[in-house]
Amino acid sequence: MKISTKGRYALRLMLDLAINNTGENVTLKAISERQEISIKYLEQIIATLNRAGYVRSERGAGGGYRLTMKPEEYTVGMILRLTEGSLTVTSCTGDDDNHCERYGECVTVKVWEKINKAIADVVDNITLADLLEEERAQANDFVI
Amino acid sequence: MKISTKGRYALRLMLDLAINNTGENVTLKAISERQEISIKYLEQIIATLNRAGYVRSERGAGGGYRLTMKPEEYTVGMILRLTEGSLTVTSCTGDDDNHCERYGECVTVKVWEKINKAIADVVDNITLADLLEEERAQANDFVI
DNA sequence: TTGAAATCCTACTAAAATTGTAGTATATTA
DNA sequence: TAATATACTACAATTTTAGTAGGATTTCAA
Repeated sequence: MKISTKGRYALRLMLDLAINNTGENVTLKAISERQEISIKYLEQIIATLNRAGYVRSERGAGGGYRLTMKPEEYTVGMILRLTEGSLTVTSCTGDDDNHCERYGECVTVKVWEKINKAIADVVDNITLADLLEEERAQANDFVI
Repeated sequence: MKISTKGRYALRLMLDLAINNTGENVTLKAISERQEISIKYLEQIIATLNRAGYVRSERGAGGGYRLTMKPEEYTVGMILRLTEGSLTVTSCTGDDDNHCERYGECVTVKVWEKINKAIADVVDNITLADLLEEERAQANDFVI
């Protein structure tokens, strides 16, 4: 019942890119140091984000990554679903292809569907921009 | 990001006991046949429920299990937390003992906490009695 | 043109969790 | 005493998680 490091790191990675969204490329080396996640693992995670078009990369010296869209256009749900595969709590509901053969008679499915909806309601209504704002609010607290 | 079979089967098991809550003992053999889950696996799952006092057992011939409380007194959350261990989506939030050392600065934590709350809001507000009612409504549909 | 910096790609692996099975002991009833 | 049922503990196959490792490729800059 846990979101894996892949999903959690992906969100931190994207937030890091949003924070450092200055127009310059951001290297994995820099992200790795700030986030304390190995470059090698970040490589794998950002590859997924890259293939999905969520970031764009430039190779070679001076290369790195940037967001392709504005922070408010990324929902947490987009990022987590891409890296986690799915945010549903079981594979037995109607959404899923390989749903249980008891689907339709088993009332516990209603529970899973409600949980799925509740999760979706949260993650689809938080954007990177929201987290960015939180981040800045927190930085201000620090100054005080 | 999945609820394991342990939790899902536990809920079906408890619902089965609620449906067959006639005052007689219900055997694992009967549950096993109705739910198509091996007796051996059910044994393990119900042991947890038994130790927690959610069911009571009688051994020997004529033995079996019964609910200790009324169906409306069991929430889905109670059953899932007992069998799944926790329904939180990460271990990095404040609830958890071994929370991340970045807790306090990392704003992604706010996301996990919202998800956790959303899940809790669902599972703590559905009881076995609610599922029982659904079950009966469904049985009526079948007759029509 | 060569070296450094960076991404890209694929394979591999250790550890942990999941999903059970198996065997035996114990208790109860008829 | 035989049949029925729970109780307990160990084990094991499979899958998932959480990375590491190594080399290939691209780009810039001296």
